[in-house]
This record gives sequence, C-alpha cells and structure tokens, in this order.
Amino acid sequence: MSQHRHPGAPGRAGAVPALPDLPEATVARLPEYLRALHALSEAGHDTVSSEGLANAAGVNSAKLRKDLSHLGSYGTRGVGYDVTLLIEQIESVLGLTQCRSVALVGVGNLGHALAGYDGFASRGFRIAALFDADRARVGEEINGLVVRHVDELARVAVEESISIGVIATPAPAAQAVADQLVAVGVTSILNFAPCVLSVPEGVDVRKVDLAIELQILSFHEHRKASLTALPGGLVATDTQEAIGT
Amino acid sequence: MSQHRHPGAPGRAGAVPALPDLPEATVARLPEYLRALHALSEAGHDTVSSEGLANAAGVNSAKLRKDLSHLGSYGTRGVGYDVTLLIEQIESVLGLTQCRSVALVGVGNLGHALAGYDGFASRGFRIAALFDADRARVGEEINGLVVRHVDELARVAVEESISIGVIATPAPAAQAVADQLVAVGVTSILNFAPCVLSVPEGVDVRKVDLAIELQILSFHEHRKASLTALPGGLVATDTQEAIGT
DNA sequence: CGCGATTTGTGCACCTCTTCACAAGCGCCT
DNA sequence: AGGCGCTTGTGAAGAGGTGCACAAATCGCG
Repeated sequence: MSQHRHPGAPGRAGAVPALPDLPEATVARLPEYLRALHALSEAGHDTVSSEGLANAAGVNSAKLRKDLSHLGSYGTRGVGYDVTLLIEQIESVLGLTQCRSVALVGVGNLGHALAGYDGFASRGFRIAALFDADRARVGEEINGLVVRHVDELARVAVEESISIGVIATPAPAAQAVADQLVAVGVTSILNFAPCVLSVPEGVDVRKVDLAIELQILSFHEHRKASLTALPGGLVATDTQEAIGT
Repeated sequence: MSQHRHPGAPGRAGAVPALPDLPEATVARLPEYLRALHALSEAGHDTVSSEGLANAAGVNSAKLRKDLSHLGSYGTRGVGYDVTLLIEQIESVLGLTQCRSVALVGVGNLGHALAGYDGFASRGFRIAALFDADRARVGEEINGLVVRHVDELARVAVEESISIGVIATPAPAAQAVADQLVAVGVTSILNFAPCVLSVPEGVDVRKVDLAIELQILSFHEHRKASLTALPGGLVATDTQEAIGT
C-alpha cells in the first residue's frame, strides 16, 4: 500500500521510462490496449488515434489518453499513436519483454483447459510445469508437458525459474499450494480456487472465480427483471414488504 | 436452500425486496461474502461477526458492514449476523433464489472445462445447453449434455429459457455469437473470448480474460524486480530492456 | 434492574478514478 | 510561410469507494 516515493529523489539521468507508479486501474487496462493494438497492427494500421484505440479496447478516449500519458508521451498531436512503438512501450512497462514461466498446479477440469489454452503462449507466457496431488494423474501428458507430483514443486520451480504460479486446485488444497509456491520464492499467484488465500506481504494474488462472475450477472438480470415488471417510474417504490417473521 | 419465502403475489405486487441501487463494488463482493457464509454455515457457525466474516472473505470489516448495510439491517448489535438469514438475504438480492439456466457456446479447450465445472451447479446455475460451430464436435456428450450446432441456438434458448449466455469461442466468432444471443433475448453475457463485444444498451457483458490476469501479475512482478534491484537509491540496472530504437 | 462488554451501522474525511473541456502541438494545404 | 483542422496531453471538477472512529443498540451477568 505504502508507496515508496522519495520526493525529490534524483531521477537518474537515464533514457529509461523508469517505472512511474501507475494507477492500478491503468495497469489493469494496459493489457486490453495491448490486445487491441496487436489487432490493429495485424489489420495493417501504422498509427491510431486515441478515439480509434479507445473504441477497439472498449473504453472512453479521454481515459485512454490519460492512461497512456502515464507512460510518457508517445503520441503525436494531430496524428495519433504509432502502433508499433506503443506496443513496445506497453510490453516494456508490463514486463513482457522477457518470457515468463508459469507453473500450473491442479490439473483437474479447469487446470486441464488452462494447460491447453494457447492464449498464454501467444502472449509471452510459457507454461513450464504442471503439478497435481493426485498420483493417478501424475505422468499424464498434456500439450507436451508431463504432469508431476506436487511434491516436486520446489525442485522444479527452481529449475524452471518459475515467476508466476497458477492455482487450479479444489478450494481445500489451495492454501497449502500457495504456501509451497511462496516457499520457493514465487511472488505472483493467480488463484482459480474459490477461497481466500493468505500470503505474506510482497506476494501478489489475483483471483478469478468463474461462479462469481455469473452471480454478478445474475444480480443485474434480477434487477432488470424487476424493472421491466415495474414499467415507467410510477411504481410504488415502497414495496410493502411481506417478508416478515 | 431453495427454501426462500417468496410471497408469490400475483402480478407485480410488492414482493420485490426494493432493489436499492447497490454500489457496483458492493455487488461484486456479495458473492464472495456468500461463499464465506456457506463455508461458515457448514462449519457449524450460527452467527458471525463482521470481523469474522470480513476475515473469511478477505476484506476490511468496515467495508463489509457498509456493504451489508446497503441490503438493510440484518445484523444484531453485540451479537453479529445470523448466518442463515444473511445467506438468504444475499441470495435473494443476487437473484439466486431461482435457478438460472446458462447456455455455453464454444466447446473448445476452455468451453469443455466450463461445461464440466461443478462450481456452477453448486451455486445455483444450470448449464442447460452446449453449442459449437464445428460440426465435428456436434453430438459429443459432455457431462450428460449433448453438444448442439450453434444454428439451433435460437430454438433451444427459448425452450430452455436461457437467461445467461457464456461465450467461450475463439475471438473472431464471439461477436456473431453475441449477436445471436441478444437476438433471442439474452441480456447477460459472460465473455471469455479476448475481444470487445458490442451489444445494445440493456445487455450486460462481463469479460474474463485469463491472459490479462497474467499480464497484470507480470507488471507487478516486473516492478518488484526493479525495486529490489534498487534497494534505496542505489542506481543499478535500469532494466535491461533494450528493445526498440 | 442496571451496567459493562461487545458489535453493528454510519457520518466524515481522504483518496482514487472518471470525465469534461480546452490549450498546446503537429502536419497538411494553399 | 502561414493558417487551418485535427489530435494529444492535462487541469479541474465530479463521482464513487474506502477506512476510521464513534454513537447507538443489544446481550449477559451480577
């Protein structure tokens, strides 16, 4: 939380962007911009305006300009942004210039799909190792990788210089796996298990819960249904709650 | 569990819990509370304090209390929250008192996993139909459901009264699928394809992009690496990104 | 019956993020 | 060369979310 900000710290006279603390919301959108830029690049566009890119990424153009301005000035007024240059800049900021190795723990239903998902490799991530606690699954080959027993995690993680761990185990096993990942020095975890992970400070955890997304949609669906049932604005908003007892 | 007391009054009359426009951030957290509550319930807890529940859900207790206060006052000062009652309330607000039918389009790697994911059924969602554009996949049976051709979407969606559509197709096909879903009246879409969907107003789209999560983690990993390389003003590596020029 | 321990619900200040609106800068055309 | 149209970058205002701190409310116990 605390930003290690040295006011007046001598900015080393380098020509390097120097990781300015980007707003978290901006960081979360950069990958989306990146994807849109790749699409534009393949479509043959050399430059793109903030309006065009914002459109392709599904955001407001002012927001996009502010986001990009945090990286520095890589646009040209009156023209727009150089697609290739911007791709390089964003990839640089996101740390995608080096291929990162990912360890996937839990090769059940979801883990199996993740192991075979080609969207990772195409964006600079290499699934370097698969693990599972079930010995019946150990040895199975998925997408050219052999499933190892989770006991080997420590050894393999070092060998493969894992930098990100993905947890796709059942919820009860997730915390133990997280502990093991942290123990071998992994400081970034993507958690698909429906539970809260407790990790030491300095370790980043992002959680993806597929059911939660559906429940959020359900809420809006529910709300929309209520609204259409009560057309216009003339409804008795009071709702004579019959929910007593 | 499906034991809620909906006063099935005819017409639109008052049974509606008043749907007070909850803050979006609150809505996004309610499912997490719900999960934590179910865990507590199974562990035998009858009541729980905001501190305890906040802990189980991984949030600040003040935030949790504020979130719950938006639903009304369902806690007892000095005691805490009644676990069962709170579960009922949240499920009611989220519209989970009725089982929602989900159509899954795209039975590739990811779609296959989603079709077999039991986390949906256990939380009140029923995958009612599977679709794919690839006729080679049509007819395949997954988890007791037969894959249908996407052309049948319109007919089946009505038959099964689909309320949520899940898109797990490759990106190029996603927009067309979304259009079809919208055409048959689906107003909530969960999109796993890495692209922006354009939908008419009134249709909710949530996007889950697995690669984006990894990229966000990559950024933080990158930043942490830079910080440790510069312990306190020690000008060392400026990150060796020698790309571009 | 009243008191103290406990916990909820919330006003308030702070902070982040969003959006508008516009000056500054750039290229093109005449 | 100069003006014109277009687009970026940004200050400022507004909206929304967060967390503290505390009053209000409830229970258990002497």
